[in-house]
Amino acid sequence: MSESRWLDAEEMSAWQAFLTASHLLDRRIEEQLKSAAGLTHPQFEILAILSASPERRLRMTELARRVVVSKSGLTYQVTQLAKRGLVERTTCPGDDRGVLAVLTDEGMRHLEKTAPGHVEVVRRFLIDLLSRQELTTMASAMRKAQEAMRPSS
Amino acid sequence: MSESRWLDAEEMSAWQAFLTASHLLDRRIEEQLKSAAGLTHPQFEILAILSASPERRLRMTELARRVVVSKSGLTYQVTQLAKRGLVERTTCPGDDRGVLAVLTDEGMRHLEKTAPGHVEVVRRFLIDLLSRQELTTMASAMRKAQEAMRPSS
DNA sequence: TGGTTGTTGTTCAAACTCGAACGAAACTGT
DNA sequence: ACAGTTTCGTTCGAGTTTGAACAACAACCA
Repeated sequence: MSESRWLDAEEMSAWQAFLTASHLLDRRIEEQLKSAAGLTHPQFEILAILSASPERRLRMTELARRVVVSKSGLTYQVTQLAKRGLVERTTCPGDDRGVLAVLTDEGMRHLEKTAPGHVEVVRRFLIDLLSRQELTTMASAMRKAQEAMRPSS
Repeated sequence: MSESRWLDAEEMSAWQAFLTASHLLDRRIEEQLKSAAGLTHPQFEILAILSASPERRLRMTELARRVVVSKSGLTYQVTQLAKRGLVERTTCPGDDRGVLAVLTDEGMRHLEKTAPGHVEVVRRFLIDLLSRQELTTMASAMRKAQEAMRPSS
């Protein structure tokens, strides 16, 4: 047990701001996606990540890791997306345990239709408020945190 | 409808890092609080905010706003905390509609016992990774975002 | 080869979250 | 005073999330 160092005023304020801003932002995003595309934020992320993957497909475990969601949570969301025809499940060649989530053409169209409105929110409430210097500093900070929390990548 | 500007590589990477880092951090915090104190992150925030409020009490609506949770979500969590004796409900003097959530002595003790372990996680995976300059820049960025999303305060 | 260990994805129960709808109380303007 | 509007907190139903348990398959090593 290390001696516990408290947060000084500036650290506390920074942490508080981070926490509040990220919650508020997530609420805005959720609301926008739901009303404009009938998607939750995790669902949108699944489509976005798949669209940027080779052959628009990814193993379930890897996809869960990238979205930062539990395995069971991903199973649920992929099922929801599959019901709507935006994603399909394919068996994984070379590993009979594996399942590949594949973005369908319809999923791709839906994503392309949805993305601009989503980006607009991200811009309005975060990106466009920051100078280039602030942006790079924040990015570097976030990457350090990421690095600390997931051993590799 | 404004013409949609996409995110350039740096913006995209920054947004991606922010999103991933905040999710990972929340998972770590949730896990630590659950195992060490049997609290969810929102529950901890409720206790923390109340402890810093005059007379350790706050109106439900104001508390919900600060925790960034829906009114019904707060009702649920306060009920959970009340069952454990960490929080009490009091009628609001001067407004019969109102309800005050009050941190009990036991709630205060539980918070004090829990806080160090929580702060440790926040330090390890965020605060301590940043230089003072990075910290202030990130804080300023987050405050701008906050400002943009909630009209006042 | 055969047995142990690890990984993969799903199912399940429990918990949590949200928005809509609601009754109650406060505010408003006439 | 009083109807109309707003604010307050709760209830409710629906949807989402998680970890634990599980079955199927892979990888390893004697």
